Amino acid sequence: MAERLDSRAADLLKLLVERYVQDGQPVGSRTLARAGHMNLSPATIRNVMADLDEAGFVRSPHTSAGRVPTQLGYRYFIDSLLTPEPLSERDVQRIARELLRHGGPTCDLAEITSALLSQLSGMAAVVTVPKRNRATLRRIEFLPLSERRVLAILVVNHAEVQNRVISTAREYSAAELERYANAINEHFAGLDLPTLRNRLRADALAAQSHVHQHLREAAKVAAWALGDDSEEDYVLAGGSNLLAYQELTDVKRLRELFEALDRKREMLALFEQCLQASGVQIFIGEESGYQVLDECSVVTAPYFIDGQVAGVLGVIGPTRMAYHRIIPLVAETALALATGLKAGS
Amino acid sequence: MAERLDSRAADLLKLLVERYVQDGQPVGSRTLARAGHMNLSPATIRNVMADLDEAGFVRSPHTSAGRVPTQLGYRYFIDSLLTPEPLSERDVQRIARELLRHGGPTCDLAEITSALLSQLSGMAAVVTVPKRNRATLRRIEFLPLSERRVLAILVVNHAEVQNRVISTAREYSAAELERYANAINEHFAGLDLPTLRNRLRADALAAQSHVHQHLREAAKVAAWALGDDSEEDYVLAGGSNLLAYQELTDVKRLRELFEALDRKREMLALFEQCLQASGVQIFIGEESGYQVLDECSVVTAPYFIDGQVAGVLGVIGPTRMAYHRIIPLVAETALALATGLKAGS
DNA sequence: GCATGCACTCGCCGCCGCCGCGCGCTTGAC
DNA sequence: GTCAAGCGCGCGGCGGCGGCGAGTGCATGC
Repeated sequence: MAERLDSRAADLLKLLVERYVQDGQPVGSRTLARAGHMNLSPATIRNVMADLDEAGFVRSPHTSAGRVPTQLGYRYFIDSLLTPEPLSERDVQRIARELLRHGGPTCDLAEITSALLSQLSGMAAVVTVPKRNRATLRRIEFLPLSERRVLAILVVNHAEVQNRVISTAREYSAAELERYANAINEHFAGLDLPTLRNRLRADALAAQSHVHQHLREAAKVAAWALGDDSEEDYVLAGGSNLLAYQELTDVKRLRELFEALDRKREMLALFEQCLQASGVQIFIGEESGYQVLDECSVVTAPYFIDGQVAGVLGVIGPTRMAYHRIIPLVAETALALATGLKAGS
Repeated sequence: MAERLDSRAADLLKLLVERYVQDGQPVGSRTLARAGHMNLSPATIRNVMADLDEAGFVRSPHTSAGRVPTQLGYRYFIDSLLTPEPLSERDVQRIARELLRHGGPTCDLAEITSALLSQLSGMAAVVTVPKRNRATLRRIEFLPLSERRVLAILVVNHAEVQNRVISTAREYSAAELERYANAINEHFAGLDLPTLRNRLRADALAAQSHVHQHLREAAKVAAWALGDDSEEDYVLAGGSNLLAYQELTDVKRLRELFEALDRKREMLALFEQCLQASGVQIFIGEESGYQVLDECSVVTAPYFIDGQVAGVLGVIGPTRMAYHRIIPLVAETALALATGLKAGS
């Protein structure tokens, strides 16, 4: 199937995909003959199309309709034929501006990014928020609530605040909690959460002497606060954009898609695959392995903090999307987000 | 128009609405004759229907189709005829359980509530998150970021954490910021934000003497941190549920609806009206005043914290919804949310 | 006041024939 | 061998037609 196309067939396939992406209607030989500057007659083009059809790159929806790219056709187009269209200066600047303006917590930034991405792409956009496991502690704070409940506030990474209510085994006073927080801040600030957890466990065992009593207690409280919740999450924006595409008109399927996006679990598995990729990755239709994404493509790119992969962003749209615009858009946004995160520190 | 219906007409209207809500198809005189236990012939019922038609409570989509309730019909039904169906014990317990399990911050609780509400109703659900203006400060904390940027962490109400990055006029050291935070925590904890803002302003003017210098500085920083951002917000869940109703099949209109829900601004204006209401409030179709909600109804109820109205929750669905189930559901959830918020303290 | 019977009006659905597009095939030129 | 021209054909889309069933309005009778 990884068949190599001769240059004329490739040119025509490229033309066909571009045309189909633009109009959304099966492309006939006449149209290609006129659109291409290669001075071929429709008849000749029909011959080429027959070859492409046989090879699985295009198909006609029915006898005597034009041709439409198949999944394989899109794949070949993207891998070998696509000429990306650089983002307009306006868009580049807009991305930079929006992402730099807010130095806020990562969660907000993810929302802003996905909103921006969905606007610029005209499709649905997704930004995963980084796993907590990859975060480094900057500061911790405890506040007593009612009896055996304590509010823990964590500042991680640069300016990201997380908080959670923990249930403790016994009651702690405000002063006591403050002491523990201070102890942790003093000893452990700058560590990333997993190693922090390990260190706390180790220290709690070692610190048997009486003077270190409070360190042991601190470790106990912190253990609750830092408890492993490595569940990743993502932010979706512009889902309503998908309603505008006539190829996604089947309300039933659309509903399934939205529900899958709401459930998040399965989708996260897909995005996690993209963490490995070094750059833009594209799933065309069923390539993603998810039924609900049948007629959709997903274009993703990982983004980085301090050279470390932090999360994934991407857009979801109909298979017939303007890849030549979308791919640079996603790539650029991933880049800008990384610098936005850095600037927010 | 506030015409009083005689008891037979009322009974028939009630029957018709119930039937139509159930099946979604125009209800004919035969159906009503068989469904009602009043032993009337279809012809008699036709006469009554003609009256109801004339009075504007029902209409036929076309000659020789059954009748369908109008907006006015729904209104009369809800105001005077409806027999609410108490929630099942299971549902009541489920609501209580889900809302009490999480003692987390309000923002999370709003998400949980809306998810729950959308699940139980099978429609879209909305929960506004309380205005910051109504919050009382529990604790404040400052962390220096890069040069003239400071991360402010506010704990308000019971266990709710807010944070924002502020840009300051000059650079502050960590120690300095800590002093200010302490000063504020000491003097002003327990105040609600608006009065806190006023007090800070007054004190800053009064404290001219040198000893109070740091209080003045503290006020300055805090002013940035507490800056008025009274923009209310809400959480939407279960939007995809709306795709399941055949009366909301027009993709174009659906898109407009989703976009309006995304924009939030207009919708918030609607919800703010509901803050005044003492209990469940219902907007049928155009009653809301919003084009996009043409074929939808909105059922809302305010919820309270410590006896003070805090926000609004509600569901959005097709005009043809099972009001007798939805109204108690919304009422109950509002109640449960209030106690959930209290328990989370 | 209510029931019976009848004519009438629509919307829904399947049927049919027309139209036009775009293909495959054949043939012929270079 | 490569390509263009011409021809017949197959098929989806569209609009008009007619039968059907549901449910109404009206006249009439108890």
